[in-house]
Amino acid sequence: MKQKVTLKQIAKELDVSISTVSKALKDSVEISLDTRQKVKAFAKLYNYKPNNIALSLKNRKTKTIGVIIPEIVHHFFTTVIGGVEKVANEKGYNVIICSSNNSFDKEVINMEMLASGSADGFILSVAKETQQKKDYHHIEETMSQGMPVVLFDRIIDEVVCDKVIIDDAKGAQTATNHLLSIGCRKIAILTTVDYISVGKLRTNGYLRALRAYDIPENEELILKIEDIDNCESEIKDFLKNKEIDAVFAVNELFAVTAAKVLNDQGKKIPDDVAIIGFTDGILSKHFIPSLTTISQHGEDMGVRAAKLLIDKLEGDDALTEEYRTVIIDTNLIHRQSTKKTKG
Amino acid sequence: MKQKVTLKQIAKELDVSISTVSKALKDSVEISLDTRQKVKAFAKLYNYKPNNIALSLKNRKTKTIGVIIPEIVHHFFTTVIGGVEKVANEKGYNVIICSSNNSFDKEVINMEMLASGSADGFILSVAKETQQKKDYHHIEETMSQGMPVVLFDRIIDEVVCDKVIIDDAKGAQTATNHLLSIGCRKIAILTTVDYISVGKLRTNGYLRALRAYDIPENEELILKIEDIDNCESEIKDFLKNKEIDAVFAVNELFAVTAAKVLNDQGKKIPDDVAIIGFTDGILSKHFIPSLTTISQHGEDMGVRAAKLLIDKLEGDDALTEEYRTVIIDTNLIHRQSTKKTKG
DNA sequence: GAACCTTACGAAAACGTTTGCGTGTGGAAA
DNA sequence: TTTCCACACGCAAACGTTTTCGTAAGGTTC
Repeated sequence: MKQKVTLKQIAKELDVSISTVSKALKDSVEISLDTRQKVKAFAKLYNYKPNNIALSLKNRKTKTIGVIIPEIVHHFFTTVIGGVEKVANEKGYNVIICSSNNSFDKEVINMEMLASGSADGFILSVAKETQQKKDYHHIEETMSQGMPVVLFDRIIDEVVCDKVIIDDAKGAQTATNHLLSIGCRKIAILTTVDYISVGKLRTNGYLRALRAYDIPENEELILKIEDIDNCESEIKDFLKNKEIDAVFAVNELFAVTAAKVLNDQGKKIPDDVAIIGFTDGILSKHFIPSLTTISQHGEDMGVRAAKLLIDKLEGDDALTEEYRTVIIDTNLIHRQSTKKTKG
Repeated sequence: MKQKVTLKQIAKELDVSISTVSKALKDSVEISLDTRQKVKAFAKLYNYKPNNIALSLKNRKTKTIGVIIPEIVHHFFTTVIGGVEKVANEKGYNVIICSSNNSFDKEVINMEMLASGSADGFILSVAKETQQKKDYHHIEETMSQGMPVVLFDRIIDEVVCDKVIIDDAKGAQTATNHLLSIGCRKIAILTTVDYISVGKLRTNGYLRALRAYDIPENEELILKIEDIDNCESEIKDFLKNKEIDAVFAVNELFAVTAAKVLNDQGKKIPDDVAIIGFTDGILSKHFIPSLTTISQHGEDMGVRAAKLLIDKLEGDDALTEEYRTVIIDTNLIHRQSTKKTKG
């Protein structure tokens, strides 16, 4: 079993110095054509590849982007990663992905691990627990050590850095408006507990849309779901004997679960109850009926986040003190769950 | 903006040598208690963390596992990653994930990139293109340089290394058997083109089950789908006017697409046509009716793959020459799409 | 006071690169 | 013959660690 070949070995074999080999491979004019060709031929033969680790150490940068997300088995986050990868690869960066599993501790550990030499900067969507604890020391610390951080989706207002978000409130408002415009008036919302930033924002957008139509806020129509894994029973209880003509769900899972529950109740979608979800995922697309939804453009978010980060990594210091927040447009994707078959 | 603090800086500040600092932090008895405490206090204050890159260079290992998968936005693969991460983190390893996007070239590039210093070993499911081209030099090369590789799911028989698979043929046979046992006799299969290893194996399992029931192979009931992104039209054409009582689909997408098409044709599931899919993903679970399926236990696969790899990485050389193939059990998950309502 | 032992620390090499600078050789100009 | 220059190459430092070995200072023993 061969080991990886190094400059030193080539040098020894060819009876020249290490620096000569290095320069020859870089086509330096310092080295005679003869030697250059010999070295290159030899290097090719032995499949020489410079050792990234040594380069990282020397250059004090790793050309690697650390991405930390709350869940890895999650359609939206993987689309974001897809976007990040695309840009990163174009620009010669590697991507390391870690999931925090929504645990504050794991987020901190992963971040510290990557921060101690493995990555030049971070793209991060914070864990549920982190939003709840409001402890952001790991992020602040990372930034104070000179590593830029870009927050996306689940961001933190208190932390000053680049951010990529969608206008959650506006998206929710658009969704609710659409329901109102097709005649719905008793619109329930399935949302998350308030400490999840995006959940709260979407709830606000929903309320804003209602106010514009002079519809008073009705606590009875708002369900804040705590345990996402067991949302079905909560939704079932909530929808029992409830007189509604539409449901706005802040994520895909809530939307399809609501659809199932309503289905079981014998309600027809969209005729009896219209449904709009959030996030254009695989579920909404393939469900029957397919679900109208607000698209979050995950890949776009990833692209923008990666660009922001790389700009900061490669930018001159002048740029360094400037933080940008990119807001990605959402848009409504019309599908069957809100088709207004005449009333 | 502070920079990361190094041993050298601490040494200078405390007016001792670098080696003293290093030893003190490791609680070496060589160093007096006094000095040890002083150094540790200082290190803590300045939040000293050893630089991973330097350690990697010194130790000639990165404590990082490279994972390369064909698609990142894919439920099954992300569950596998979840399993890998779990084991890796337990054992103090980092995980780098790259997607090949089913491109041979990107697979090669990613592999070479990670192989040149970023990872100690690989967990890999090969790209569609790679299976088609039958060019495995990058894998062979990586292994010949001393980096172990574990193949999973889409493996390559010709490459000798550790592997983690499910018994695709057996799983398919189980599925088909189940359809047969509930009385179905005209069972269509929606599968992939033959160069995709798992597709072919599953097709074989299907045929084997039929043979056991003395049902002759019927070309008319076999659809080999080339373009997975546009499977709907292919499936629609295929199912048009076809007399069948069951569909076995080799993946989730084919299964739900078939369900939709049948639905549009006015067929009832499971009464008119039963459906079984492969891979227990989010779609099968939430579809109405929920889909009976063969579970691939993705997370398990990840766990086993990671264990195999780490064993090899940490094992003494005696073990090195031995390659294992782990076969994960599949099992049938009964759901609504095959419930036999008396017939 | 010589020989020896502890204690506590420092020097240096090594991991694999890159790169600025120094230097020996040979030939050409003076 | 001397001086100078270009050419082709090597030396050494640097990145941040760990670890082996060496050693100075001080104390103990006879």
